[in-house]
Amino acid sequence: MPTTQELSSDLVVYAARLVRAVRRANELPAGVRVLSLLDQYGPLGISQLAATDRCSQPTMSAAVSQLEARAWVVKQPNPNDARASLITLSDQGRRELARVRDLNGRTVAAQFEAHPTHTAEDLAVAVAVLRDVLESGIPTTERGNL
Amino acid sequence: MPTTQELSSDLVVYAARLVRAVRRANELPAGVRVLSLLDQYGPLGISQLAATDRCSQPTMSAAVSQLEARAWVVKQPNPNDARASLITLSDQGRRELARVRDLNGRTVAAQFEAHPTHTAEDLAVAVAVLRDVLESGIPTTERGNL
DNA sequence: CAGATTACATAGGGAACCTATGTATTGCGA
DNA sequence: TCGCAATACATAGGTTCCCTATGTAATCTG
Repeated sequence: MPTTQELSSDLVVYAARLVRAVRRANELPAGVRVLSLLDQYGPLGISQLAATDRCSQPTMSAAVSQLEARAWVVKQPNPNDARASLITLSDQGRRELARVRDLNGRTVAAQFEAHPTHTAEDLAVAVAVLRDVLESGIPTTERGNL
Repeated sequence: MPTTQELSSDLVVYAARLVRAVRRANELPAGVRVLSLLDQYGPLGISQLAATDRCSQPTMSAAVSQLEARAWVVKQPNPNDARASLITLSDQGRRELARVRDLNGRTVAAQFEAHPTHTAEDLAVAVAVLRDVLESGIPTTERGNL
């Protein structure tokens, strides 16, 4: 039985491989994952989105611009704070999110179901593990540019 | 209970987030994952490495060059085929792999253990799910440039 | 032995992110 | 209330990762 540490390291390696494989298969802009954040949390500002997605603020600014150009999100000034924005998922964005989920879901689910050794609960466990590891908050750098 | 397809899509989103978070935390060259491949399978050629890692052959060529420059791998001509190479993990590479595993393992394992709801078996299940989904072979593109 | 295949290298470019820094607004203490 | 720190975001510039297209040399095949 491998140690927790070995397993954790493998988790990262496999995660990287999965991301690359799926991106290559489906050719989607990276920013689409922002759509799922907006779907989950409702309208948010740029910085909040960046923190939640664990990327830098400029990266999120660029991602949002892309999404806005495709009309998948709407960017409005925050009425309570003239510095801030409020990013909202549009109806088109919601449809796109459904499409992407279908696409990603198909590619992965197809492979997953080819493995009868794994149950749907196993998949749910895997997702929960990833989610919880992330939500605890992995430190970024010592500068802490959350 | 979410569907398999929804779970699959989430798996990809979380995987991407994990990779970014860990890379940012540890600042490692992407090529280090090749070390774990060599550790697992023994000496391999460039193309075999690329196929196993699900990246393109030029990408793997570059990664191997990086690793060779750091003396983490040795690149020798394949005695059975003058076209091919044999990439071997060096002792330094083995030490580096241990270091990286420790690093990745610490960052992830620390967060993981903060969640008493998950057992070590859960983590093992997550790793197995990722591995098996990958090893079945997600199609890359219709050109099939494996 | 000529043509197809295979293994790898090189060239060129695009996408995703990052740090550093600038600007405008807000909040706060003297 | 005034000046300064903090906050929210934009912009500039650059790095890393990864890909396609293509060239070269070696191997296989009819």
